[in-house]
Amino acid sequence: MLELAVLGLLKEQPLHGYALRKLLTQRLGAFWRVSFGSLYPTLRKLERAGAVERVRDEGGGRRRRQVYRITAQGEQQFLSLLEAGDGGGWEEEKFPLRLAFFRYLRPETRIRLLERRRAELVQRLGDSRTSLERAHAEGTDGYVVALIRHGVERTEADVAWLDDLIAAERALASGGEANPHGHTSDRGADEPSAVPQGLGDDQLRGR
DNA sequence: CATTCGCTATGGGGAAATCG
DNA sequence: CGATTTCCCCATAGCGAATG
Repeated sequence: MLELAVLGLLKEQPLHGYALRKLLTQRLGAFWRVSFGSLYPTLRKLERAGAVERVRDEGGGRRRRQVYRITAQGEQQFLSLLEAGDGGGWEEEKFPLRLAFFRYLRPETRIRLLERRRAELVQRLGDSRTSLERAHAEGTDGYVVALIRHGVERTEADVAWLDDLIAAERALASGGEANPHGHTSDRGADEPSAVPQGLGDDQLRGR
């Protein structure tokens, strides 16, 4: 999943390892910390996969710097990683990362991903509520019950948050340019060139 | 049948090594 | 000397075997 973050930043501009890490920390540091020890292996992996290419930086730097640039193939990989359902259990950590690059997706795709995420949470909410009831019924330790209840409440809040995002996204989709495709034809509709505007600050802030 | 154990692959961090 | 890269060790997840 580091790959997604790296590709996302390189998509904006070619960077060398050191700068990449700085930017990574700056942009995603809130929920994601990256060290060189993981960054460089990732870059090498991406390079081997042809998603990224190395160019010499001829700037007047002190030392030859390896500048990494995303390739067309990398752009594709980025989008598919961004959209990928790959369902894995660690979706949990990947979602915030995805959201950080949401602006590269089309509104339909964003809505689809938000709704998928919402569905996951609703599913979990059901499970949590069930275990909360069971815990009550069985007279489970009060602290444990509190913990479970906290989980339920947090998930409820997350669902509400997603509802807001989805609503705002819908408003944007219908308000903005007319959507050429009435419905999403699920596969690979996103082109690198198609970089629609995301939600504005006023829509995302404070609510 | 359910649970625990043990092994392996993977990924990440810290720090040493390198180079202009 | 300081910026950049690479190396090495450790933690964790996943998976199959073993055990009660």
